[in-house]
Amino acid sequence: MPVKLKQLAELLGLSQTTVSRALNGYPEVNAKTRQRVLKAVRETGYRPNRAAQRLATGKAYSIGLVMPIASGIVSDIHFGEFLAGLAEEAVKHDFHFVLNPSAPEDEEATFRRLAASGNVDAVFLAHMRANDPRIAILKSLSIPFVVHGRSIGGPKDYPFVDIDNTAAFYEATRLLVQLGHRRVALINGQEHLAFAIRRKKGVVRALKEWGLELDETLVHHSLMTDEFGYRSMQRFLTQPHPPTAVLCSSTVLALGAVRAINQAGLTVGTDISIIAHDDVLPMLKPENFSVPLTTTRSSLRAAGARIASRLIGGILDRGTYPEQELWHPELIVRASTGPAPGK
Amino acid sequence: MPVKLKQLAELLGLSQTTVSRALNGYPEVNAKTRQRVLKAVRETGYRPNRAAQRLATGKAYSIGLVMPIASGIVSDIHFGEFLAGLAEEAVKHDFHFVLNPSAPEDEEATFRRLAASGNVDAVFLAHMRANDPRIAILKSLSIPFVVHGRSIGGPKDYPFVDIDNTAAFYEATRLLVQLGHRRVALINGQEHLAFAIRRKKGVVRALKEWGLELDETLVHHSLMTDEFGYRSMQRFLTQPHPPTAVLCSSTVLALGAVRAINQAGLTVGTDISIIAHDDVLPMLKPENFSVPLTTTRSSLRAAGARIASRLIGGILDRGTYPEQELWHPELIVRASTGPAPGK
DNA sequence: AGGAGCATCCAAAGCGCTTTGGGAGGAGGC
DNA sequence: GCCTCCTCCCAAAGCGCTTTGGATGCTCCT
Repeated sequence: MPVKLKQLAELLGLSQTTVSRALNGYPEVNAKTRQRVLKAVRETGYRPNRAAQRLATGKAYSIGLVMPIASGIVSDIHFGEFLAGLAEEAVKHDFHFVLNPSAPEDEEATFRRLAASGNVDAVFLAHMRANDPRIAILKSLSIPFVVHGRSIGGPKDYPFVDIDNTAAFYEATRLLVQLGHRRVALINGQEHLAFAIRRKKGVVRALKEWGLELDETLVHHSLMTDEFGYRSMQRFLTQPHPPTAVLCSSTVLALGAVRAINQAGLTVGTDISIIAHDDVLPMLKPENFSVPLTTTRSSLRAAGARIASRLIGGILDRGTYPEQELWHPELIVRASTGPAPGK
Repeated sequence: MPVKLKQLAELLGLSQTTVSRALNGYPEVNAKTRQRVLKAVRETGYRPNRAAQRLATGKAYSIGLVMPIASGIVSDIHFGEFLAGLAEEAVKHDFHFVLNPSAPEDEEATFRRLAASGNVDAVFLAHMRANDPRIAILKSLSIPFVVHGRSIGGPKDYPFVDIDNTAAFYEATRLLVQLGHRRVALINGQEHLAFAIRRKKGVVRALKEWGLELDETLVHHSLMTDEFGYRSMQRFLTQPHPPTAVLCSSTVLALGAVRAINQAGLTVGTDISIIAHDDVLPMLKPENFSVPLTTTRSSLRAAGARIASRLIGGILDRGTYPEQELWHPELIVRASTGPAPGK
């Protein structure tokens, strides 16, 4: 039987009120008393009973997750990695999850149910699309939320954590152009997703600054799997004017792309340069590629942890976080980028 | 404000006790009264407050999940699919999850923390290995659990849901042998995992019945990704005596294998036969392969739902379930299997 | 000296359920 | 007719926390 507040209070010769206040950081308790309480907590291993806290405070101490079950999203490697970060942080604070598998068309209803159920204090939202309607829905439900990513268009005043996709791909492209590449290809995520739109924008912008244009035949949108990376690259290479450089929206795509390149008898980094976005998947390290991969790097797991931390912080009203965070991926140059052939 | 038990009782002119008992299926309440109560519940939309139930019953109404973060497991497509099934069922019963990301070497400690925390009523266990020590640990912690899969060796009396991997691959192999194949290859999951061991055993057994042996150079163990399927197949095909048929432990592996086959200028189903195990991933349907794939089929999502259902049923002590379930995958013949060339 | 004002603590009332320990009333046995 | 035994229901006591609404001294000011 774990020790409870009452016993702790008796042990200390204090009232439950005071002990509770000491633990929850209320000001009306003497500093010395608070120290005594904290010491006793350490010694007895006291942990407040979450069920009781839930009942007393009306908080659920859990966060809601709409888990997309559309083909190939759940299953997406990237989702698992993000979830790991989210969960890692949540478990530290003894928060629960309510996982709601849902097809994209049911998401709105799912959010409503979730909000109405009172089972969660906050929800998290991802896979943003352009003009994503879900933001307005969540606002109207007045349940706290944090978005992973950003919509394009629509309301701007909502909390998010995102990476600067435009800048990342702008910088990557700039590097390629500086190296003399003129025909660069893009193997991107699905067309309707905001991050993909932004990455493409970054590429276009960089090329434009050099008076170049992005050839639409050199742009593919797909799920981010090995297989699609391979196919896209293969099609690029059989074009009359194949690219001398390619940007991939994930190292997973790059894996397939590299295979296609090798298979065509070309060498990565000399015949063709490649830059991928690295989500820091433990499974797929860019430095372990046969030719180490130049990448724009930003940890997906860290983003998950950060979002959890913000959601939880908001619920416990501890600390204040910036509403909107835009992380800047680092461009890390390895051997997969080199001067354009013939330059 | 949602309606609460007290109001419901007043409305009905009953005591809270009686209403509560009516709802929880206790015998000491008149059938007519129970009907009245249920009707009122329907009309008012009453839903018991989980936090209060938790406190009053001491149950957590949530299930624990140790989420493996080893390279390429979380990220594994198959994990997401399983989780979707688990969550789908859990959400129906208003159960929460406690997701504990954990490296394999920390799993024992994680289970201990989880059990001690009192935050979960039951846990689920997967990725079984031979002589898996985790079963004994969970038993000693005396927390209810259900295993997905089975260990090999060690204690036998624990609850599980598994598929008959040996039989599935035995039958698949038998079909190939009947079709005249003599050299069959196996692209399997990681060597230490129980399901992989069993599948191999099924293959060996079937071959043996025809006086054949499994050539160890035709067996590869790896993570079940596209990439590894491709590589394995490629290596098989460049052998002096390439196989005429290949078994894959997942359609994901088959995807890569098929690519390698095509690339070698061979045709699936005529030059080389292929059978894969189909977990029914929505993303990857065997009938959509360029040559529809013969498979052994068993839905991973259904297994997840079933395990959730058993865990939850056990917690609410509703109904009794068989302790051990061994599902038999169906062998579904499509176009990827044909007679051995030259027969 | 007499309050005002602050710092520090406490008793007790919930939060919304489950469960214990009866109690009333009717049926059945002698 | 009386007692026992069910059947069906209830009042009230928790479950372990948070929070409201004071109390109790003390300091400080005028």
